[in-house]
Amino acid sequence: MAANKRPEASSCRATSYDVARHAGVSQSAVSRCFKQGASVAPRTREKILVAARELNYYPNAIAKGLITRRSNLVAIIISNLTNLYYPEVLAELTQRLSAQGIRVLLFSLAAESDVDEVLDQVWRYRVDGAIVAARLHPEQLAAFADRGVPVVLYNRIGEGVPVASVCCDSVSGEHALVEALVEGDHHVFGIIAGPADSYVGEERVEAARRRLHQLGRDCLIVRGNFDYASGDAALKELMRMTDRKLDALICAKDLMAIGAIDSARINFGIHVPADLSVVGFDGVGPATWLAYQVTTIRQPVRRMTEAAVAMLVERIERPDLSPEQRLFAGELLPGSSARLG
Amino acid sequence: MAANKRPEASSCRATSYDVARHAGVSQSAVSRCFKQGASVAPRTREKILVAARELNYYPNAIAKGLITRRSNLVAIIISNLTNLYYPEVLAELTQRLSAQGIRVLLFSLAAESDVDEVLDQVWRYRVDGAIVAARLHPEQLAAFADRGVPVVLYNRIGEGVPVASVCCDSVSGEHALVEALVEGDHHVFGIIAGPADSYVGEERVEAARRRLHQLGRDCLIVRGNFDYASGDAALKELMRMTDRKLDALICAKDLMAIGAIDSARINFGIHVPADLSVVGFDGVGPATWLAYQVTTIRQPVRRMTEAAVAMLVERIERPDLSPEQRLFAGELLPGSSARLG
DNA sequence: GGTCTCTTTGCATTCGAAGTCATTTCGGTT
DNA sequence: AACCGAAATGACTTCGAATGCAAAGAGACC
Repeated sequence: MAANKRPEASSCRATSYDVARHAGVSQSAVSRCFKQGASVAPRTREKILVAARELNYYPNAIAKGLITRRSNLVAIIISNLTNLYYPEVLAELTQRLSAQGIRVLLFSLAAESDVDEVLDQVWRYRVDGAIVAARLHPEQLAAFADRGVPVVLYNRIGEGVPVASVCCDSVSGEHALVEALVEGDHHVFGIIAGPADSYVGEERVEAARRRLHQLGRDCLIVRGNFDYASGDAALKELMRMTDRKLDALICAKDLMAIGAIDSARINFGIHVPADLSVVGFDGVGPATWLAYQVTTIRQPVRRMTEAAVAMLVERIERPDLSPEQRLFAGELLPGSSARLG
Repeated sequence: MAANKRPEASSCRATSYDVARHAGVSQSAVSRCFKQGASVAPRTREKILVAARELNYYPNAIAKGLITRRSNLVAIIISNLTNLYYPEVLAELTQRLSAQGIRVLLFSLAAESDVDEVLDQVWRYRVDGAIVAARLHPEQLAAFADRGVPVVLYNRIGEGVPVASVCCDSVSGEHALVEALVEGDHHVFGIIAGPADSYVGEERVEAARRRLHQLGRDCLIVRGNFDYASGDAALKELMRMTDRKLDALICAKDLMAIGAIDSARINFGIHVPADLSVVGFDGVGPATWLAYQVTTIRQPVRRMTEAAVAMLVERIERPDLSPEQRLFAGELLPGSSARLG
């Protein structure tokens, strides 16, 4: 036996054979001992556990994954980690998955176009499932289905393809904001949208625009890219366009709302909310800072991450489960960056 | 052969045997074809690649890891992901590791005490190395050494044990801040420290306190926990303690500096920097926002993450390399939250 | 004691790719 | 045509744990 050649396993990297020999049992016994629910006599189990401790044995998850065809790995694919909102989501997801005995393989995309490269690795590592907060083409989603790898999309839906997803309801959220603003007697509306290729961004803006229209209000739309600086820049642009008559501003993300608030106050001496009401979306940390107290829709992150993990785990157990979309309503945080009705 | 029983590999989960059969070659040939530098005739390689594409074959990284004893996985262990500073670090690390063909296994700790549980998983997955931004006991560090798993600590050093590490120089950074403040003619100094169990926090505070002492200034120290709310709370406490005579405030993190600035302005009507100078540390995004422009030390994140990955990769290739500490000087961002000399 | 059931145990095989080694192929040389 | 060396190829073994199956052991009961 190859195992016999080794100098009785130095503290590092003992195998189940080493433990077996040390405890005077077979390798199968060791294996069973670490698999709960298997039948091992208490005395044997004790012997084995002692031997394992002495040899510093930890079952090789790689080998286990090979034979069981379960890697216990889940891929988390996120486009822009730097986005102020995701760290919270990522931490929650990771911890919840951990609690289920699942490890996280993290993929962060520098550019959306890197997706294919990332997927290549996802296939190679035979992950049991994936949680995706990045834009995937229908073919890419189809690839998951082909391989029988369950996916749950986070804050986006499978465009055209049915996929399990967890989202915060942009439409009802924006409607609530718009209605409150309209009741607050605002007249010149501006919207700061996100980049055109962002799913949530477009959804939010479209919802706001529609509702404004229904309520007989027009609006001007400019694009940002979700970050602070683009909020500032967008506000400047709107000021030019509206000749400073703007009195309500709807931002697709809190960070842009904050940028716009700072810009209004500091670059234009505009009082928020006295002269200009600003609302955001997400409910990120800085939105509640004293200086801003942004009126916004807070995403129920805990419930959403919980749902995402639960849906994924379910689908890993039962791959035939049909796709399901779960839509969570956000909570309107009144804040003090807007005069509401 | 077992492989023969299968219905010629449905699009999912083809193995190298399936590809071999499909291309009319041996499994070894397929393996060689995917390992670069191996000798395969151009015509054979072509045949194999075509077959692989047709069967949708992706080499099983798990199986490969088992036989090569290289998982190509690196663990990133972070204590509090929610900390506003780390997303950037995490994104950089992940992308740099990706570029080296290494996958990231992410571990996020809810509480420091979870470390042992996490390490258990780290051993099981036979990671090739680890980047750690969490507090590890000497025994825990020793466990890495025992198992021959290289570690690089990020912004902390092995207390007592020599370990490879990458840090931003707290001492020189705080000295620069203190000196600038002293030259700016400040008299009543306050320090907002981090939690007592934070390595960087204590290091920064101690450096600031020492330098102030050397320059003949005393200071009051209160503790926060690195977040915005604790900056606010700490400022209130300092105001009580100093009877509002405080005119310079050194914060162990930007986020607390921001909390303190808001609190000073909004809760006390104190002008920053006219009446009170506030400095932070890190150079996180919000520090540069128009409303704050915090005077701070910016950590050279790109260089630091680059160094961390380089050091780790080096040690994975050559496990015998001796521990090395790399200390990067931060850059003083003047900002406008403090009157400097 | 003998029989029967239920629990433990070990043997042997399996997962999928990599690598060793022996064999074959092929181009070039004389 | 014979021969040589290098390149290409395939058979076989290996990594470490899980598991089906058969054998052994432990009680239970008559």
